[in-house]
Amino acid sequence: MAKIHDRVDANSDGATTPARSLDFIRTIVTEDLRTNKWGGRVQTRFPPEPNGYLHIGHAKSICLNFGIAKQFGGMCNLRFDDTNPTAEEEEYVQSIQHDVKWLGWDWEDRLYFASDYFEQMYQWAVELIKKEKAYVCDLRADETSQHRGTLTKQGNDSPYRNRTAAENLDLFERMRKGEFSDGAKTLRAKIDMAHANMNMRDPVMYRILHATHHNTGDKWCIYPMYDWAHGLEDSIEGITHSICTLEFEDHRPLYDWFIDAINEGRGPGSPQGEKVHHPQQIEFARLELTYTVMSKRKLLELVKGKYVNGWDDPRLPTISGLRRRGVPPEAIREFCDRIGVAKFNSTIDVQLLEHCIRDYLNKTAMRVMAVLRPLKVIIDNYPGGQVEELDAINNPEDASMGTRKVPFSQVLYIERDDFREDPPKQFFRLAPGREVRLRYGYFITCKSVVKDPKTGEVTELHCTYDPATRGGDSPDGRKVKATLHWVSASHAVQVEVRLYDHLFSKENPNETPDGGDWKSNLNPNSLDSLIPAYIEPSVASAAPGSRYQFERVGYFCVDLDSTIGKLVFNRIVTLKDTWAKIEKKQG
RNA sequence: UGGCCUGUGGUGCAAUUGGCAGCACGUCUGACUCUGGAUCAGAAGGUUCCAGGUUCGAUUCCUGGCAGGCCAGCCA
Repeated sequence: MAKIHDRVDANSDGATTPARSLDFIRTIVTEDLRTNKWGGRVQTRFPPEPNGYLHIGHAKSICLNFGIAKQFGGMCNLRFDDTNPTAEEEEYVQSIQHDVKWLGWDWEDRLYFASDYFEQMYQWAVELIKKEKAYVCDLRADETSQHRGTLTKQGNDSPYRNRTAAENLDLFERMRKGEFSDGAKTLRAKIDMAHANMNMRDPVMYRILHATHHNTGDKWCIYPMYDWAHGLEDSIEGITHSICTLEFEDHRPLYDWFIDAINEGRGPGSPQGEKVHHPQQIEFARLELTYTVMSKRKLLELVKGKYVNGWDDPRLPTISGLRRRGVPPEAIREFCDRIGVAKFNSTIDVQLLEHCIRDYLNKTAMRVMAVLRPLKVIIDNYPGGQVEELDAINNPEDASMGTRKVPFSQVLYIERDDFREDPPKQFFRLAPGREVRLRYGYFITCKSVVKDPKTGEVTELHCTYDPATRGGDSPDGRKVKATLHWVSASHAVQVEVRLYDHLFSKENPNETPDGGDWKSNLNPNSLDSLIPAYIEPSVASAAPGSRYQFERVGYFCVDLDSTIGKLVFNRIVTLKDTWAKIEKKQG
């Protein structure tokens, strides 16, 4: 038996990447295929509850489920696990579908809702009652909790545990009809109140909720609990591998118990019918990332508390936030591929995500020159009214992206950071008396510095250029240590640039001085808006969503807030900055 | 005096099922360069949680510890 060493990646280029060993889930799938456990089928599902926006942690699960299906010739369903009408909304149903699609996955015609299975689930519940495996309990929520016991003390049986099947059938039917108020009764599985696994202490299967459901409206007033519903949903859809996160590990015995309970008495020739499909639940560790939070509750708090500007705030790890920031879906998929799948609770360094983003954008993003913090440069010996159109390469990694023209004239802007009146060691850029190259332009030498007499701030530089260096090459072969980006002052387009940094200033935002709130770790400088910044005219009519590399600065994306004549750019990620590192070390 | 799961360089994952512990990100050197980008070459970094045991040989198997995660919703 040959172990599978090659796998096909979901990369857009369709290339087969070299062997990466199989993670433990793919190992299980491979083995199941080998033993023909499921008749050659691989059927997975992504089962979100529509009660919030998806985040990059969900992307891990999405890529896992859809990725495995794709890799092994199976299928993956999108299924909304909508069993709690009090938390769920249509808005989330829409956003989730949008996000999964945007990430590049396709559920084809397999869009399902748990709520579409409610009638079947009800019928199975009736069967369990008949088998005396479920009963209607009149205990209130707090009483149920009292009876449950604790982690170290066993629970006590409900006084309603021994009702007859006939009585339970009647009561359950009346629960459905709406004869009882919210919380008055539940349907519970009759398992073992002394079980060491709390989940097995007669878990609630149905609760009464007189609430309008986004999908079924007012048809139901009893709703199935997760444990009862989830395995049945999987069973109905013929799921082979039901992949979920670690916290469901000790729900697995219950997952199995419910399906086994339905199957008891079923089989070939049985009046009850054939056995129902019994999928295998497999649990993996959810994704955590440094410098951010991933819990739905905390994300919701940040949005509702206006700590950020909505679910798609580019600082959020939500899919919509990443999308708005400009992160390409291909980079997210690559990231999910690289982080692996295991059962250990770990936190991935956000730098890996950033690496994946740079890696993709380096190959695909058009290069452009933009000056974020402008400093005026006047080329004293350049003819006043002259304008030259200089050739610039759109992407040195991809010649097919061609070239463009960039206007050059006497008055330019360069980056403030690219000039130092008193340059420190290893600072290669412009300084008084020093010569540097303007990218695709000319060599220039700084001749004098003009300052604001009051503040001492440098307001403009006077330079000279060497006409022989047009295009950036020196015929005499002399070298310069730096190449600066620039824009022509009279041609540049004024834009807004939003610089984003980590949302939190601590690697682990949950780490607080005792009693402290996690929100005290919010980074006060996570958003810096630069107005005006100047960009070369070639991008004047760029459409929202377009991504560029601003040479020597970083990758940027045209924001949704942009209007005609007023472009807004989001910084997706910086370029690696060696000088910043040196400077930091120098203090 | 509960149950289940997990411990491998800084971080995240591997190790052909018992054979000299590898890869990626990060870090540090150097080369090259019209982006201090990209690329290339190289380096540092491990008591594989600990202690016993089995074995010629243990990250892998056994026993016992220790540490961390999850579980007491009519949430998922």
